[in-house]
Amino acid sequence: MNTGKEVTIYDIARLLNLSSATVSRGLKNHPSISQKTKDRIKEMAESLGYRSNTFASSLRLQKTNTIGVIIPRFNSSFMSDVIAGMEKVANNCGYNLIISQSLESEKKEIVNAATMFQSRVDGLMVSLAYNSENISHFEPFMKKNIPVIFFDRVFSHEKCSAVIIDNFRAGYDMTSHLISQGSKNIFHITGNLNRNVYKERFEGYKQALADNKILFNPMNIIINNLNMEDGIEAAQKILQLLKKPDGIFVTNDFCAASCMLELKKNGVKIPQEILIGGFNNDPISALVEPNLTTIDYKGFEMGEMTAQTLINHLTNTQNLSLTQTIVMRHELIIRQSSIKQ
Amino acid sequence: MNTGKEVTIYDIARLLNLSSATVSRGLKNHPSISQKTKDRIKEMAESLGYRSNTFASSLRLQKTNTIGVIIPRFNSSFMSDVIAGMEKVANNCGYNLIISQSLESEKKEIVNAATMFQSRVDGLMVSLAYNSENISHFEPFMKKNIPVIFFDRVFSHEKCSAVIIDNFRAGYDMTSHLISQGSKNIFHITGNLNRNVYKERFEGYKQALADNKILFNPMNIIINNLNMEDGIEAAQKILQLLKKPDGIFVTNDFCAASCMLELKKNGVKIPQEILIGGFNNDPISALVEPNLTTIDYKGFEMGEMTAQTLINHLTNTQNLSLTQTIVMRHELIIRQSSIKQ
DNA sequence: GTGAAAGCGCTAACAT
DNA sequence: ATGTTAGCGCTTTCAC
Repeated sequence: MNTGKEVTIYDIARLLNLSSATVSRGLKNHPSISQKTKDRIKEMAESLGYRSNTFASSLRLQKTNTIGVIIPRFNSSFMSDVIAGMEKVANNCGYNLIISQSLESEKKEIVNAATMFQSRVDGLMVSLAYNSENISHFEPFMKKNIPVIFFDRVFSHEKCSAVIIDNFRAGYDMTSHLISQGSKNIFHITGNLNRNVYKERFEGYKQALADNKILFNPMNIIINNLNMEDGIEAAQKILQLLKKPDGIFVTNDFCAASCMLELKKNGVKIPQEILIGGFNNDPISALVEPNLTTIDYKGFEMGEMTAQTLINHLTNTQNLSLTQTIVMRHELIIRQSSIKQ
Repeated sequence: MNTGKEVTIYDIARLLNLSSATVSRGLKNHPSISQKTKDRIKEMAESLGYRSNTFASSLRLQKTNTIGVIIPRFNSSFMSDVIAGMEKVANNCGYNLIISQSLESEKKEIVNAATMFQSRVDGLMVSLAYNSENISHFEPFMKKNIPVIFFDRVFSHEKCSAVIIDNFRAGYDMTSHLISQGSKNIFHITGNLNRNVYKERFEGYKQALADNKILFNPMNIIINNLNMEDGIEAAQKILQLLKKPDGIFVTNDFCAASCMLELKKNGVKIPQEILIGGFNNDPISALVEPNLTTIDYKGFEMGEMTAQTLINHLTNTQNLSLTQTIVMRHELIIRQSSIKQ
């Protein structure tokens, strides 16, 4: 291997007195090439440090073997797991991933989508930004029949599959649990209700209240961005109330943790006075005190499932089933923050 | 825009009675094309839903405008920031990023590097996996004069630039701080000493001890993977000691937090009995109790700096300066975990 | 079992 | 200011 020009199949062909066609076939294990020739070709390729030119190949084949991924942020162990699961499946199937983060901004998401489109990905996997109002930026893909699949933060669309958990059920589970531990006046701190995940957890929350004959109080809902600062702010709001809640269901562990901490700082005893539940089973939930009750779901498996579904769609041309919703399991993890003393 | 064939510059050329060359130039704002023609070309391109074929372009130009990034994991806010900084600079300069995570495994890092090489990235930015023993997997890049730049977890190499913080100084700062607060018997929990970051922080720790006439005790060093479980394990080790430390410097906030929690669970008062310092200023450091003293450094800026340095190298052909080490600022953030009561 | 040749879409050197 | 043309490296149809 030297610093100079790239080695091409022509170089290999010339050195072996073969045609480029034969070399191309040989490298791809084409059945009509004799084993002996294949061996010679591969050996020569190896010794010259040949690497296939994917651009030429993509150009020729009109196919990139690349899948795009757009996620809100690279900053949670959940997302790290999701991506790891996707990478595993993609690599097994001969696909590469192009990953970008929207930083929770619809504007950036639109730019990212355009870049992916421009990069001619064969398919796209998306978890939506916090404030994305619609998904018209994915229309170009759909128009060209480039499959788009959503996961976790999804958007219902007739042409898109989705991989999710049962957020309604998860919200219901958490709320029921808090009620079972004695909470009667439960606050719900959550995100933009346009996002399926928050909307459905909210519905689950309401249903659990109803099923336990607790009147839903709209004043008990706090909508914010679920950041750490938002948790602190929410706590301050709660501290100023005459009638404080006896339970809080926050749809994000980080926000739950910061909220809990701020309440504690101001003398509120957790869980004696207020029970708290979070969401996501982020490592932080096991590090704050008291340990945070939360909802766990498996990022790695969600990533695998999403990638596998997309790739199946890509390879099975017959499979034209447009919409398909896959629901993965979640689990309520009960820790000290929600156990009535 | 329709579902059918892709629009090419030939389509545009035909419809406008121009040559493909003119269209190509027009789309690239070549100076020798009249403004009027450019406008017509761009308008037509727009209305046809034209998208440039990057493969054809890369094939022709022998340049991909793509930069590879290999990081240990996508799971910290630090890494999320680093990538965001890189993306910002890269996009401004017309480059795309291909990002992959080694999951802290040298084996996966080697595979990732091979994929990047195969993808013909124009350059590579790397933060090494926990256990990477050498960097021979990046040799192919260097042989082809594809610049490789390391950041944070770096490897000294004559042909590679690096963007880091002064880890020696940071380790020194933290240790001195603990000493200034009264610690005399300080444990150091850290990672693989082959990694520059851990090695140098360790050296800084030792130097601070020396400067304060404290004898270095090799028994005070615990080497592990700096995971949450490792923090717990380290705490258990410490709990069994007859002579417990009065200070602990952990080179990772997560590990520090879990270690602290485990100590507290077993009745150790923090910071009254043991002072603790972490590293990275992860959000968790502000959520655990007591809040964790730590070292802050700016991921976003490190990402910007790394990308900018690489791109400068890529564009300024004259700039052959091979090795260049850029040191970014860090800051000691003092919180309750290390303040003597 | 192997080869010849065309073409994927773009760019740039060289014309005009 | 615009056009002609060759070629980047690969794949595949058609021929032998």
